[in-house]
Amino acid sequence: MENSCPAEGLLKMLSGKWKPQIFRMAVDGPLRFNALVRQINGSNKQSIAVALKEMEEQGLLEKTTVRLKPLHIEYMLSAKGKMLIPVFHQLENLL
Amino acid sequence: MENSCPAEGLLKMLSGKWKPQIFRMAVDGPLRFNALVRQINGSNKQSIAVALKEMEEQGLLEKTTVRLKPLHIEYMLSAKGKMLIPVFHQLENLL
DNA sequence: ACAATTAGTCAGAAAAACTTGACTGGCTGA
DNA sequence: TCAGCCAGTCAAGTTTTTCTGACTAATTGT
Repeated sequence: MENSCPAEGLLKMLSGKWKPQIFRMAVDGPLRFNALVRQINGSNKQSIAVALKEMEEQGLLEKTTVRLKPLHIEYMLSAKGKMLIPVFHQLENLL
Repeated sequence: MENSCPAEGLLKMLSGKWKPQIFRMAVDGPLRFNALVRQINGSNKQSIAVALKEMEEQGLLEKTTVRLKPLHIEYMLSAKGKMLIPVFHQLENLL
């Protein structure tokens, strides 16, 4: 049960078919479930639900109920999630 | 077929059960097939072979035949692979 | 000559990830 | 009251990834 590669855990948090896109979109502002499913081309409810749940469990996203107008739920980057932003930018600038 | 997330491609290059560890070890020096399989606890020939081949195809690793004593093959980071080192360090320092 | 080490490949099985479609239940506007 | 949006869940099926064990074939040490 050793790891020997500290980056592995962080990498795993963003691995999967939809997580990178979800993370990228979360950088730009709060997310809503149905909107995500509609915006992420080729995705589906179930996969997005699982990705959101895992990212929340890993502490990348935070879930809030917004008691307003249509009464909805928002997912946004946590402090931990925000720490990954510079890494993301660095990856983008590598191209 | 859009992407909308430039970091996705880079992330995918290091995704998979063994690639992060292989990359990490490549930072420390050239790798050899059988040694990798022995050192990476829980791995197997086939998976390591596939990971190495893909990482080579993606241009992260370079393969060289070393015509010496036991006549063996070495995998080492390419220029492209080396560009990822700072990202890796940043991920490590995030813990 | 024989055994071990090198670096693999192959087929098939098992496990993990992803998709589909149906369904739930609260809330809101007409 | 009825339709539609919200945020999901569930079971089943498909696809992708990973693992196992057997095998190849050149090179090297004794």
